[in-house]
Amino acid sequence: MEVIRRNTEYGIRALVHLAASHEKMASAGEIAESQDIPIDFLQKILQRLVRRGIVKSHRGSQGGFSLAKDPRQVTVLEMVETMQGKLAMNKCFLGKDGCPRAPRCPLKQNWLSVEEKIAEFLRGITLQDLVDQLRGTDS
Amino acid sequence: MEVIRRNTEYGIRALVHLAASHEKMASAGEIAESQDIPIDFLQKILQRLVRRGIVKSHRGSQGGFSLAKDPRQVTVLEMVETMQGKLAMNKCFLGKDGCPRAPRCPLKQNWLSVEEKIAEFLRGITLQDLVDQLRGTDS
DNA sequence: TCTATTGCGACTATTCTAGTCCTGTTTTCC
DNA sequence: GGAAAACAGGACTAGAATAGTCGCAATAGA
Repeated sequence: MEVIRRNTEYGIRALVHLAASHEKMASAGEIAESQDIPIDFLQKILQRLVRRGIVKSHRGSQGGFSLAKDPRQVTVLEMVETMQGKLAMNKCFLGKDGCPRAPRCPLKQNWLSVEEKIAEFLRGITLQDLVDQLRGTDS
Repeated sequence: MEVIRRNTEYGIRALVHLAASHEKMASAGEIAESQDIPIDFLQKILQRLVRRGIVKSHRGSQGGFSLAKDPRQVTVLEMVETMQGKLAMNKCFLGKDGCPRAPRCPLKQNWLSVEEKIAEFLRGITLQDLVDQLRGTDS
């Protein structure tokens, strides 16, 4: 069973690419090639990141994408939630009324705790951390 | 995005049912009715639990299922892994060789840490705990 | 104006999940 | 022995979700 989806993986890769090429603009084509991502798919991914305000886009010839925020201010949690929405352990909490068994469900509280732990951990990692980690393996 | 699948949810419900009706045998039909689970689907779920050794089955008329282990020895982690396999944050670790980018992936270690945290937490909750929690809401 | 590039919605393909069905085997009871 | 009540297990199907593609409009620079 997998928690992180493909588009999230791609999205993070793209962000790392942008953060690493500090300030310079990169076109979707460039990112796609360097990060091994189908270009059309990447377009959609970048669009989400733009709407979320993590990335800036520039249309037209010589256009492309660049980071809209300081990479130290972008957390992995934010990236994940941008790409695949809030991650829930179980459906209990989703939908309007959730599970009708909720009041007697012995699991709900436990699932909630896990969700919080995950979120807390992912909130602690920033885009800058990822870039640094990558640089570290270069030497 | 959802982490816990339907069959896992059902499987745990079935186990709680069995643990609560201490020692007595219950047929798939009984469990299905009381727990609101499609019976044919439940059959397959119980089979997995049997193969894993968490549940004992008894064929023939008057047959049914009963717990094979002390509910204090069965953890939620075990139930989850029985139903949906080891839960991985990302594909990186699955498949034989995993992701070719692994050696330079700034995320792999982080995903691993999250996986461990989740596993540790779920390992700390037993079937007995769930039953107790359920009993608590009765009063 | 021509070209490179993003924006966006519609569409398709593939995979995964949930659920069903059918046939066989075992056991109990009459 | 035979019928009935159960589990065993594999094949199959429907539907949802994910991944990926395509086409066209809008924009900006040369």
